[in-house]
Amino acid sequence: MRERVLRAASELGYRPNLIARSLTTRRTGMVGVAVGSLANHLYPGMLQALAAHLQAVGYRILLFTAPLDGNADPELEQVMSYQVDALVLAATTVSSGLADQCRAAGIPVVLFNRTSDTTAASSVTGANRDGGEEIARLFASAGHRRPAFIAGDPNASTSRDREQGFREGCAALGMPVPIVEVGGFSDDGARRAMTALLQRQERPDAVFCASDQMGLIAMDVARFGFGLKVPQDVSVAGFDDAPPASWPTYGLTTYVQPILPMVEAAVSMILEQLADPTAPQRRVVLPGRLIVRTSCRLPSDPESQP
Amino acid sequence: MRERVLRAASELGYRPNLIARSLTTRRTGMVGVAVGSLANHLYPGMLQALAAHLQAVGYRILLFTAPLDGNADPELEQVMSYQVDALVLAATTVSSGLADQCRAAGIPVVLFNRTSDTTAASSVTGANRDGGEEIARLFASAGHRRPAFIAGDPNASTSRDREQGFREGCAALGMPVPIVEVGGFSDDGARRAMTALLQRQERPDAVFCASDQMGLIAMDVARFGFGLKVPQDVSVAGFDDAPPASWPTYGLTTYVQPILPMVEAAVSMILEQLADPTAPQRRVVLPGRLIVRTSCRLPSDPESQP
DNA sequence: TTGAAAGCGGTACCAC
DNA sequence: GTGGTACCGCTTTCAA
Repeated sequence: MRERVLRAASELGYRPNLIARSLTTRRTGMVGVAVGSLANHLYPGMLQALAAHLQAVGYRILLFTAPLDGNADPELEQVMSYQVDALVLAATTVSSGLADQCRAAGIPVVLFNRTSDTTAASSVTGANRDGGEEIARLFASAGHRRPAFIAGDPNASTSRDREQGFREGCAALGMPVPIVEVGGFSDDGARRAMTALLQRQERPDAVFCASDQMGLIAMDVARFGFGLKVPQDVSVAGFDDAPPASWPTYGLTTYVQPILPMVEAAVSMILEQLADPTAPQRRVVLPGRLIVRTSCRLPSDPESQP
Repeated sequence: MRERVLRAASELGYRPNLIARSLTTRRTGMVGVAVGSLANHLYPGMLQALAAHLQAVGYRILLFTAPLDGNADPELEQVMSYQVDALVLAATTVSSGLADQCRAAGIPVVLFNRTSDTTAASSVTGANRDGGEEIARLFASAGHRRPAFIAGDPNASTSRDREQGFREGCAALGMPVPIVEVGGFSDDGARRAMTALLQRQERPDAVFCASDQMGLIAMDVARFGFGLKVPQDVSVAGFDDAPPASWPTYGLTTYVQPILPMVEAAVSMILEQLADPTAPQRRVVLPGRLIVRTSCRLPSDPESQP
């Protein structure tokens, strides 16, 4: 009998309606993912990995792209109305106040590549502070004396943490306080910032950019806008290890964000929260590592021995 | 009374359950989107635009990333079980047989950046054939005599159409039949293909790559692997106008895929099908245009006057 | 205007 | 095993 039903079902091309099922099981199997600009080279890879991992454990992604300007919250409330089982916030423009609402609604939230003060959400980030410090160390060891920093969005925890690590590193190693320009994680912003930096009387000799995206642009500005050689005339470092950083034309020295471990951590945190809603929120910081390529002067280079 | 209810609702933080609503309205407001590798620089932009446009008309994206290897269909059936209102297929690895199933289930399907023989699905593509032809024309006008083509996935209609246009263009303009290597739209594949091309006795003097992604890699191989100058030693052209193509280090000449119009067309086709399920399937081919940058020799260059 | 009831497509639990 | 029923949260229709 059971078989007969099964047979008939497949003959008729019957597909159980997962939506209807979710009504009684209270599990939709959907995870809302909010992502800012996919133009940042970091996010496509993150999204791909997240989708793959989530699919592997039976979840699907309800995607939501935050508008670059202004408030993303209303749209995000829509996503909540879809009864997603969890929420991954990888966009900086989403207010963290929303995390509290989710918490109240019993939806686990994990902040990806950002943190916030709220206790309502877990977060996964790379070792932003450490990375900034490592870059400072590299600059110092190569004998640089005029460090600069191109910041991302001043409101983003990622940018602030990287800057803090860099500043502290510079201070600890006897370098001057870095000159700071804001690039806002955007292409145009980065272009303007690097241009401003290179137009100064006392041109910086080493520029740390808060993202590879901006680092690549900074290199282009140095080379094509000012005819400078990288790293002979100016060292450039980035953050993320986005794919183009390793392309031979760039060879951008950078601090890796361990995307895969970050994604794995995010997924397991979601699963953990789902299994036990009373589990405490966690803040995971995953170590990266410095990848030295060719865009920065090295200690062994003759230029560094004055 | 009405007001009192409304007030109470908002005080309690009530959110209507869109999932439950969809049960009776038979509209989930979700569109399934299958995308292959986000590593191809074309897709993040496409996804972003699609998400924005779909959100604007009240739809959300249920994302599905196709595994690179093998069969994506089982996972896609899951997506169908979520009762998506429509499906956008931007991945080549999804079988077009699935489109028929959707059709049977009354779900509109639009193929994005690909076609297939099935009559069950609409499609939106760039002018692949024309683009290939334009590149041939450019090569011919610059006096090139040894054209080559780096193909993408041989099963992909996009790659085949571009190749066909290129071949026909070469033939019509009196150039030899192009040498063809398969790059498979992958980084490694492109590297191997370009390497094979440049190792030939009779080295090609102009290489057309089926995607910008591969074109950029081809340029790197030429420059860093073989120490060649682009375009003096070899011209390279791509297809898509992906963001890095316009970066000054590359200046990759390419044929634009009009992403925004393509996305708009896809969305309006979905809306059309939703409004009238009996509406005929359409195949839209959107014109692009040649963007001449610095990676190809030009007719006015001295090298082209032998 | 307000209220009650049926039904969307499933699941879960209960008798038989 | 098999069949029946209540219920998930909403919309729609029909009565009051």
